[in-house]
Amino acid sequence: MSIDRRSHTPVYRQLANLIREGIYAGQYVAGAPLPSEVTLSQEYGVGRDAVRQALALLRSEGLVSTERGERSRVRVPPERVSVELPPGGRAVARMPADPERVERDMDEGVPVIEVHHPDGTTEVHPGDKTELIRPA
Amino acid sequence: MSIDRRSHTPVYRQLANLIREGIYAGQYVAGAPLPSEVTLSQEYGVGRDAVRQALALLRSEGLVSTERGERSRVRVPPERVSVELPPGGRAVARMPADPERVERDMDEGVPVIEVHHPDGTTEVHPGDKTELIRPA
DNA sequence: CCGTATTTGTGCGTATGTATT
DNA sequence: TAATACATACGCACAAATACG
Repeated sequence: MSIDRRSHTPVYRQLANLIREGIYAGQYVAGAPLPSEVTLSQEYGVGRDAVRQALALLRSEGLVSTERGERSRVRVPPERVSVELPPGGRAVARMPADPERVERDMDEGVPVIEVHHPDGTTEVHPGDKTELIRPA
Repeated sequence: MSIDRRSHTPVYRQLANLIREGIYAGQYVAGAPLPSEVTLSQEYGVGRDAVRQALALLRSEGLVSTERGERSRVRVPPERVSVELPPGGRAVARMPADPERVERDMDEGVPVIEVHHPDGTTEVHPGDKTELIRPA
């Protein structure tokens, strides 16, 4: 499997697919750093811009995280804490605005869960560390 | 309010904040197109690249949607359909992978809600059109 | 129906800044 | 200190899709 220049699918999306499959297949281990952007661009024969777009796409999916000066890492799914949806309660999922995401110290590509109680109060939980439950 | 070059906050993030506030304030109407990328770059005195990064950020938040050849539009929040979280059921929220998102015909910046039933089956719902409920 | 203009998408190049190693 | 690596920012060119006369 490699990059097809004649495909209508953009190079960066093809590359993202390849890396994503590599993550699913265990070729890229959770918690371990990916090759550097320059290395990836050489290995796959694409421009660095395509690599950066691919990584940005994977970040927006919550699959990898990137910090300045370090190579991107495969994200390790954190433990989930169970939160009960109360009787008469409602819950929705949405993406946080950037300032809110930074404020809550959340990674990119992670949604928030809003739990609305019957009394009108609302709780916001990070989507990657939360599991909504309803007791049997 | 405008772009501060001396700020440590990147230009594209400042611009995203300005546009986001403009959306919240009603300056940019839901469903209506934003100014074109070139127009925005001229109005705010920044490069087109900064504009595109700002719009990409807003897309990842589900605030705007962009289609080729058209100006970006302020997303209109769709109606939500209520889905009951069954007794003994669990639910999590996550971002769909790009192919999955395309397959489900979902906009960028929209999470999915996975409802796991006690019998082991799973339903996947689009996060922008779904509201999880538990009857009182 | 057909060109033309507009607009976004992609790709590449260059330079500089900032953080880590 | 130096090297490496990612982040930001600007520019240009062309492709592809849409909108419009």
